Amino acid sequence: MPVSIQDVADRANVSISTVSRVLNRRNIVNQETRKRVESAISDLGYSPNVFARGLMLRKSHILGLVLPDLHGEFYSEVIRGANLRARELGYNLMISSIVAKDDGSELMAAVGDHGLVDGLAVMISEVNARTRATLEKIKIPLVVLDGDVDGVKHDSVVIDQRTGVVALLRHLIEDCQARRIVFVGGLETNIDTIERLDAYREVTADAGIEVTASDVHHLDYQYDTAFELGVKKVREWARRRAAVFAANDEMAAGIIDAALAAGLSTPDDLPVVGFDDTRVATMTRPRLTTVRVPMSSMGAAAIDLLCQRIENPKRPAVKLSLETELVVRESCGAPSAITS
Amino acid sequence: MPVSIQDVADRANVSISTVSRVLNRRNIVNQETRKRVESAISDLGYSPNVFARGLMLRKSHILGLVLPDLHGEFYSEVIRGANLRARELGYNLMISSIVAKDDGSELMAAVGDHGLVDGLAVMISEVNARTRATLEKIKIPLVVLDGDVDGVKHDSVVIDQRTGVVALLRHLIEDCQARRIVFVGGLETNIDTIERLDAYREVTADAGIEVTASDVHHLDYQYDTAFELGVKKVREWARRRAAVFAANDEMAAGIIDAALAAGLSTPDDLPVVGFDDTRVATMTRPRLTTVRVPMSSMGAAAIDLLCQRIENPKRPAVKLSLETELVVRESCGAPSAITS
DNA sequence: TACTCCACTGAAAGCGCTGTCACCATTAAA
DNA sequence: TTTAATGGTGACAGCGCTTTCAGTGGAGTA
Repeated sequence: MPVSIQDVADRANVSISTVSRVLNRRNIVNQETRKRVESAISDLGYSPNVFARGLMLRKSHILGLVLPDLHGEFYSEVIRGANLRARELGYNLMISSIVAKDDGSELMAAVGDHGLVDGLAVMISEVNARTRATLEKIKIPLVVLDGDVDGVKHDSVVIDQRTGVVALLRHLIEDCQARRIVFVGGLETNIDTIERLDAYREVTADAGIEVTASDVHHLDYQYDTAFELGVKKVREWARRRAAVFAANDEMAAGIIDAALAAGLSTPDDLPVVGFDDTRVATMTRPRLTTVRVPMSSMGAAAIDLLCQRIENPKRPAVKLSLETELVVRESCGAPSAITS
Repeated sequence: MPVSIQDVADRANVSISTVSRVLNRRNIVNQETRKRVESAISDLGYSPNVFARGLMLRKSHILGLVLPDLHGEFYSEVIRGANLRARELGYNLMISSIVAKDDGSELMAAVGDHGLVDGLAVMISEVNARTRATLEKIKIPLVVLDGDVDGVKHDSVVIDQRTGVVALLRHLIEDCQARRIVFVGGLETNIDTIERLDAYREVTADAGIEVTASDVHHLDYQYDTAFELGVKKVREWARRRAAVFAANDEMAAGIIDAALAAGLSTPDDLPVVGFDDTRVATMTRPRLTTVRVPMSSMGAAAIDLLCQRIENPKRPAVKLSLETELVVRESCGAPSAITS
């Protein structure tokens, strides 16, 4: 059933070598011969066998993308960006998900098909010794997304969260007169939470804002848990004239709703800001002041880096940092909120 | 660098045939020999070359998933479901996106890599002659998602939207006393819109509710356009004591906000219901009464069907219909809204 | 003893492709 | 006229694997 290069060769009265040459646009093939071969190809609807080709060239034109879970807008946007760019560059995309708190075994399994993919983009939300060890075993072009794993030489795409947090909190402090800021983050081991918390501590310290242990909360990035926390805390926070910096929009939404449930209003009684600028950021009332994270660009950048390395394996490792953007809406209580 | 079957054979002092037999668990290999081979394999960290294997077996263990665009929760959930199930069944997933209103050329391109994938799950939101023709050309196991393409013999996974719409509108009519229902859908050519509109006409007819041409609107499934339409129409709708059935949650949210902007409230002045039960359904105030669509199950089911057909190509085509579920919240104005 | 049978193993033939090499006309250069 | 260069082509050796077929040696049977 499948038509092979031999069939094409027979129909065009040439050898398979010539067909191969036409296919690969190399060496010189006579105009007429090429025409004959080309029409034979289209007549037969021939397309080269991927495996035979891969066997010879040791290239599959498949890129792997490994993500922790596949929930939510963040991941789907990364996939979208990666997919589009991969297509542009003539690659296919293979997706695998691993659980967020992976001990390395899932990562290993997902990565198992070395030799199938020409390169691998891996996003790890928690870096530990196991994942590190697994990454080191990977011998094909590798890009680490949203996390720089020390001790492993590889390309990486990170988001410049620090700048985003700084802009966001400065806005809260300078434009919204916040004198106290509560931090609501994800798990303490989460890579994004760590970065955002660091930046938070830095900005507050700079501004002379006191941060006590009870000002820092570690949840799980979900609306519900943030809501629960909020139910217990919003009155106290409001009393202390604090603003809330949630490390993602979902949690910010949970806090806003908890405040509302407690009879408080945002931003008057309790300013709240989020992070990521996902769909929920414009669904809350008031809408969220947040930081836009270039999610799909991240996917695209990863693919770019991967392809560059495939073409030039010797190139020194690159760390690409993507800009974020402060998006001011109403939840922060800024006097002149910019509509966006 | 890459270790081949020959290396393993050398190290275990056997022929490559024996190694292959150990690998494929077939024929009988002596216990001791097998042990030797197995330890050679793990010593060398050998794993068979995917291409050589594919070349022989004509199987890649890769499944393709082609989706229209990759925006939004719907698609990411489908991917998630498909990915998980594929993993369970020992397959890899390759993703491609095509534009929603594809003329068939993108689909063809996405599908071009026949021979790479063992099977293909395709979701088409608009069926036309071109896409139909393209689908007919596909000679590998094929599952069509969310749309039955007549004239093409294939497996399909559909959502029983009709039942969902019936339950939703009956609820609106019987429990919420709606005497008039406005339909806001996607493009007229959109496959989901067509089904939902059909069911809408049926239910309204059954209930003796009059539907004029101006009661049916075709937008694009986006919040913004629904909001714009709402701005122009909500007063009129409210005056006529109509309820709004939006064909997805995003548009329902847009209408609710338009009503609010016009000084009207949902559900008192204008009941609104949505469809899909995505994240936004619980972000609106009031929260949306809507129909839950099993998005990730859809992806999983597609993979199931694909694998079944790969195992048994002769099996007659199957059409799998997935159940939806009415989710009653507050936007419909039901007297006793069930919290969900 | 001679034969068959059986458990096990190796040699070798491809799978469909790419790439090297040799070859054959021509034509240009010596 | 001989030699070399050049455009164009085919033969063929793999790539790493699976699978068929043909042993091989020892146990069982006549």
